[in-house]
Amino acid sequence: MTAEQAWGDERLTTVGLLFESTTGLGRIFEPQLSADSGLSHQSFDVLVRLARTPGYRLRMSELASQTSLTPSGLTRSVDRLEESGMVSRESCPDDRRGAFAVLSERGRAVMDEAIPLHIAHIGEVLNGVLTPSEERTLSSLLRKIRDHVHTVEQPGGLGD
Amino acid sequence: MTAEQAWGDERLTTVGLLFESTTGLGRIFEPQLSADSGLSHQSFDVLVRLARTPGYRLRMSELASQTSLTPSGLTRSVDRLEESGMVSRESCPDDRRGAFAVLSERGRAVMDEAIPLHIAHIGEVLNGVLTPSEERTLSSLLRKIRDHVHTVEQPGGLGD
DNA sequence: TCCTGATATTTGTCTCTGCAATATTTGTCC
DNA sequence: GGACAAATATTGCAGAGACAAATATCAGGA
Repeated sequence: MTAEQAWGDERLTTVGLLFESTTGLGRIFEPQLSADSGLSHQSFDVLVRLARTPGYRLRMSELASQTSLTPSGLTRSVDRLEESGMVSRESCPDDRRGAFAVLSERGRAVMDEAIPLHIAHIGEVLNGVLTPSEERTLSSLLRKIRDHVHTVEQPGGLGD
Repeated sequence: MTAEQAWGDERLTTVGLLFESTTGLGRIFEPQLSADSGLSHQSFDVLVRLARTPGYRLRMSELASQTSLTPSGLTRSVDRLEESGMVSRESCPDDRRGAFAVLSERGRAVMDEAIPLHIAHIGEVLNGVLTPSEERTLSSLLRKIRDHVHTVEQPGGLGD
């Protein structure tokens, strides 16, 4: 019992570290991102997904699940991006319920500049903290957690 | 240049995984925490810090920095906890500007029940995802990031 | 075809949080 | 001692996001 308690406590701490690291990094990245490109971290995330998708367009629902936003959250987010001219909505020909969010010319230009700047800033912040090997390890561990979390959240998985 | 780009891109992905994992876990923990103990993840975090501190009391500013909340955010959070009777404020005798947040009897009782339940839930969610060894590795890597982030945010460190 | 249930998105409303400004107290320098 | 800068906590205000309800459309069966 005591051993189990300690084990669980370690896990609680690990989860705590995850949250602390993330919010801490967010607080560091946000101001720089805003200064460099006038984007919030959240907007940047939405725009990156679009920038990386062939055709620069994604269904609202797809974008929502990729960005860890609820559908309503994404609607507001795209509203703001549309207002600032970086994204436009296009109706989906196959399904008239659906809508695409499309990265505009301007949005692409902004991201072409913003992505390298953000990557450079991440480099400044993270350089020397972990070795390249450690970074790969971290990435691999986090990927496992992320994938597991997604299967828990969306029981759409086939078997498990 | 191309190699550096790819390297930076890997980092961008790693940071992305960090955010995805964290928000995903948050979305899983929050409802269970709320059902078990009526607490938000944020409140739980505040209360855990108090529960783990000898004397069950912490200065507002200390609590703020521990919980990744701004001072104003913490003020509101403690307001809510005070309203629900789990925390009370006590004035600091040494420094009349300061205030302690103190875990009440009721708050302690709630946490005595909530902490094991939350740990159990973390176990359910995380079991089988990482090996014990991987979990220790993850914890150690995250701790490095967390510590580094704190030194960047608060340049109060002595040497570095 | 018409009805029913499911899906995609948006809107109303509420809570949480951060930033900037404020009040109070402390400490220091002259 | 008095003034001025720094520190602690709180408040006004505004933005962002979640949940639930509403709207529009789709898909399948009677």
